[in-house]
Amino acid sequence: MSNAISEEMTGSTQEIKNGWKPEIATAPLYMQVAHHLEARISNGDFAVGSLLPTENELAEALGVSRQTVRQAIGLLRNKGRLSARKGVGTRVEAIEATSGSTRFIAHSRSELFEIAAETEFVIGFREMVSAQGKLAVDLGCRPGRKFLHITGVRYPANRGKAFSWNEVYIDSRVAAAVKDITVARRAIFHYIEEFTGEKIHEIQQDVRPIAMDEDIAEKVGGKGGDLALIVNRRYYGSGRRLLEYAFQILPADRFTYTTTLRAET
Amino acid sequence: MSNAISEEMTGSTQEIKNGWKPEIATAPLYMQVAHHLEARISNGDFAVGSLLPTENELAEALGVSRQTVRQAIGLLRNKGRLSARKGVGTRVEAIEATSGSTRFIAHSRSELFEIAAETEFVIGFREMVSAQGKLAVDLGCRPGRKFLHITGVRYPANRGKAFSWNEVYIDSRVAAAVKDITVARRAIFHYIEEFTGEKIHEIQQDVRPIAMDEDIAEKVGGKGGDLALIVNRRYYGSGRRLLEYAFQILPADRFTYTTTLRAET
DNA sequence: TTTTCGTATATGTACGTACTAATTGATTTC
DNA sequence: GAAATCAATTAGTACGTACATATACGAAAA
Repeated sequence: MSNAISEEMTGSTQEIKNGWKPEIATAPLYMQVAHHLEARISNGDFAVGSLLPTENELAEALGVSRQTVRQAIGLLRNKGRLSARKGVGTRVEAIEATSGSTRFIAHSRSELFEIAAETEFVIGFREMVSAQGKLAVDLGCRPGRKFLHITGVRYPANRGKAFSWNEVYIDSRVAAAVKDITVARRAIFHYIEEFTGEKIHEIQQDVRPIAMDEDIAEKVGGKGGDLALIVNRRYYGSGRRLLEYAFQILPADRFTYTTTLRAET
Repeated sequence: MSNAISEEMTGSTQEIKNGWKPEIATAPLYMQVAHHLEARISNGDFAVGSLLPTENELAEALGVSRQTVRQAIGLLRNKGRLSARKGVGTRVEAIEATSGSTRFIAHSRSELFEIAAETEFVIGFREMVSAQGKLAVDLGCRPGRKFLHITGVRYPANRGKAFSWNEVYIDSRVAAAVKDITVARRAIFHYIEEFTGEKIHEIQQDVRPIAMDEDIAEKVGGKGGDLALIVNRRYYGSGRRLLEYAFQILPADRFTYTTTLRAET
């Protein structure tokens, strides 16, 4: 079973293994390994459909324990990039099998990053609002609290057909994080994390179908009454403090939500 | 930090800990622990909103390693029943926070079991069909293959308002698994697993919004044109062999799909 | 009174070992 | 030639250890 890693390893030194230096980053080791593996899948080192080197081989090649490799593989399995079978090995899976549908729901925080990175949020409107009535209920806060309200359209990175209509409410205490942004190329909560240094610990998502009204339909290139999915997201910082609330309306004809469940045993 | 476990433990023997016998079942230990913890949450031993005993306490009380407890907790965290914070502890979360919405999408195979167990699938119609045209494409098989086609309505276990309209296609080779079933109280794929002994390794789900037609709307107590979600599921056995294909139509007014994403770090 | 600092506590990370069980493929046997 | 058997391989389970890091709480200092 000759593979890229072992071939590269043949002449490699101890300090740098497969061009990967574990000591530079601050993220947990297993996450670094996951990113490393993912990068090598993306650049073709590990072909889609093929088997990864065994866990023991990877552990030795990368200079980490098998446990750490397993944790990394676990992350990528959750994302659907890898699948494992006892007695066989770990297979590289295709990212998106179904045709014509775009991935829009994340299964992990990091996936939310990736989706945002592939799209651009063009901000069209912003104002400070005071949460009252339904909004206060949606935000789960007491009435009167101030939020920065931003609306706009999210486009694919190549600026094709509109991706979604977005509305975002940001806690006024952290709203400065996006004050100069007119086109967001990363997730909004990423700007907030960068600005405050505080990490978003938890994101709650819910999805419901709706029929688009004329206004929104026009902005995303549909017509009134067309089917769509509305995705609500609540972003919580430490101590379950709500920092951001956002919803997104996605035309139904362009999106399918796909998951794969695997046997736990 | 006095808790149910340690109180019960005080007078317990080594053989039986908290009324739990690890040796009876065949499932992995961490899964047994997860089920045990979940049961104790359900029956109120661990109150919603409170902190679980620490991992070390649980490990000692149950007579397993901390690693095993962590794996079990990990399962329940994925399901949203538990949330953990470094330096604080593991908190029991409410199952369903949002009002009026029912859980209908699984995040794991075991969750699919549970949802099925809480509902009854009343089979109204069944016939053998030969996959042609669109159906062959949906099933991803060559035309002419035989499937058992079953349709019916799924009700809550208490026989309240209809839950969903269901259509199921079962590979003719395993169709005998459900030949005597008129009301399914478990997941269909569970019958197949029991019959064949073969385990379903992977389930692919996708969700799209649709507008219900008159026929189906009537069966689930809505009216034509009402919004709904359609959930497609493909069930694969070993070697990615498609054993079952099913879709389910859920009236939008009664269902929301909710997930929580947590920081990986 | 408020702030700062240290300490205890809990989960998170990372390593190690050993064994279990599913799968594959070669070998043997009928 | 087909079926059964065995051995090698690989992911899965389970245990152990040690240390890192975020959090909460109380004591000391400003």
